[in-house]
Amino acid sequence: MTIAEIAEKAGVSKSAVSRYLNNGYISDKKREIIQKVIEETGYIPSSQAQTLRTGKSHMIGVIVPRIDSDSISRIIAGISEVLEENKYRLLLANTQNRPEKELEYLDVFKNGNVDAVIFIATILTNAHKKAIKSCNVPIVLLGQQMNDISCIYNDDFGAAYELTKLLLENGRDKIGYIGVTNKDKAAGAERLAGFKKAHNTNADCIELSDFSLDGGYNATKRLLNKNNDINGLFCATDTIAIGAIKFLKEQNISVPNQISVVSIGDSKLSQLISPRLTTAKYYYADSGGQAAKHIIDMINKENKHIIQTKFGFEICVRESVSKI
Amino acid sequence: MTIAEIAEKAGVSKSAVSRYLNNGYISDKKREIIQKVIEETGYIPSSQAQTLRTGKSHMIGVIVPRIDSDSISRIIAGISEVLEENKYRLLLANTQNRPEKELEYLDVFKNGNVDAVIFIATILTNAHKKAIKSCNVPIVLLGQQMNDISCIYNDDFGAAYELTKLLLENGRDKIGYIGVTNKDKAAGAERLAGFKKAHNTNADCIELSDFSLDGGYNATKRLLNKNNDINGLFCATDTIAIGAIKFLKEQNISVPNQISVVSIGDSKLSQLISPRLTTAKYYYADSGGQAAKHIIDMINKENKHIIQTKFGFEICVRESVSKI
DNA sequence: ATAAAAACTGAAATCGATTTCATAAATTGA
DNA sequence: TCAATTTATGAAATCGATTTCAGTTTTTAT
Repeated sequence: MTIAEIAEKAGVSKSAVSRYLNNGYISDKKREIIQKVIEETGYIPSSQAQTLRTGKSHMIGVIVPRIDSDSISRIIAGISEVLEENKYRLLLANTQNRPEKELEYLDVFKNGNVDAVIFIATILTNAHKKAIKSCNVPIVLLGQQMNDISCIYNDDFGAAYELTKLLLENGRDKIGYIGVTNKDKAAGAERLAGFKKAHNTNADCIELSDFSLDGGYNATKRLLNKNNDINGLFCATDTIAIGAIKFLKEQNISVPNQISVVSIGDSKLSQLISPRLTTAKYYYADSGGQAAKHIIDMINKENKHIIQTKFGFEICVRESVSKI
Repeated sequence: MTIAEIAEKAGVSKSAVSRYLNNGYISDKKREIIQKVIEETGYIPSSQAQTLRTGKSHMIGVIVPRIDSDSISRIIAGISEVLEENKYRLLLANTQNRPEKELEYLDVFKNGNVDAVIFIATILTNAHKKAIKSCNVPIVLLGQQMNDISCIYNDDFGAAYELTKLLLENGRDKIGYIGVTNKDKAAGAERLAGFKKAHNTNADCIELSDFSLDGGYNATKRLLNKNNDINGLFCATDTIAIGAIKFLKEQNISVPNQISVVSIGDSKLSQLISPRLTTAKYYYADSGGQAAKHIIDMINKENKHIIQTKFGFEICVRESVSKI
């Protein structure tokens, strides 16, 4: 079904049908007959033709490092809800943590396949920053802070600081840290800085891990090899903490008594493992929703002013921490 | 940048540039100069114009009941990987479990916005079946079986049967069942049927729940109220089982000794809670990948023959089950 | 050497919508 | 009443690509 066929059936011109669809001038007589024909035929305008003509695709490109992650899928749920409400579609680009794929999608998207881009970022290389800045559709960065670009991110520094203070208040004065690469500014550098501000530790209390459970497990093993007198442990993510606890349990080290553990994320898992994790809760779905709202504002109102929104957190005190 | 500008800069016709892009006849001389101009300008063809002209959008619509779910996000990861390899894009439609949204998206998609549809289905009403059958782009159903349509689904009956037999072999002869609505043929009816084939139980050993942890918790409470002598418990999903175990723990009922628990799903959580769950492992990512491959075959080869693929499962025996 | 086949080219039509433009009909105002 | 608005209309241009078509040049085969 094309607009021409509808026009033909209704005995009017294509322009009239188009006006009917877009609230232009149209007489009641024609409005009625066009409406009837469209109902009968179930006609839906070709969105590609509309896009070509109007330059608006009503699609938002969403670039994610991976989809099968608790936090990211919650962010996407938040994004998708707001987009749905506003009749936008979600074009999902899953990069499987490959930076070159991120650059590739940025390039594809900036060239006008989508009306705007939401980029859930992890590691921002110079190439990334360049690509982001040269993006000629609205873009918002989610989960990382960057200057001169709209960003929505979490208070990683503050969360790490507060969690570390909580450990200290519980008498934990020798605290180990298992973190991720500083290249990831949010989950790496910021969290480490927050930790260090609260607790002056020496380098051999710090271990690096990837984002996996096994990574947390192995890093904990290395940490305790170097350093067997810690009584507190800060993990940059819940998953790392769960790996850490797995190792500690195997070594018959009691959590929270011998070593209290905190982490960031408030994943579903954090409340289900034993002991339940003391974590900082982030507002994943909300931050996704906020990003979507902002990007739609940017599209609609030509409201290109840059926002920098730092989301807060909530410390959830559970059984993985105890007083010494 | 448009093809006309490239043609102008290169001193050739639009047709020549198009032929260069689509491996048509083109002399080496022109090929070189066009290549140079395209490299310099970073030109990327407008995909909406291509779509309009060729009728191929290279987009696959994926309809999901929700995105922030362990199993579904793994399915999507599998889909996305295969689509990515084949240069297809993923247009995500998240229906938040609202059937009317599923119908709406089916209607939008069938009308030619995408080249094909992958539908992760839960409850198939008659309206759904009608919409699916009248879909005039290739469609594959994921997670549910339906006649006359390509489907990829799991052996829910077999998995439930084997898990129940496992309970029986461990001396569990009074087994409760916590399931979901029969309207969900796969997770509801099929699993219950598999259970019943292995174990002849009476109606008051069966409770219904939704898919949530709290649902499992409450259903277990109701079940034990009616029926306090069960020694085995079958839960239709891991999440339900985790809720059930939460309740049992609170009542100081030992799992697995007093009541052994099995469930279906092999979620990440199932290995992390204590006791670790005995579950049937499904091949989520693989089934997603398979669906994507099949749908691409259908598009490319006009290979519209219907497939019905039933994926197997693997029973993972863990500590939530013990001999009586 | 010459006919036949293959390689190459650009102008113009096309995909399905929106929008501009020129113009006509209906309404308003003094 | 008649000029000035307002409302209504369809033909044609447009968005940016691909494809057909008609024709030219080059290569191949005999």
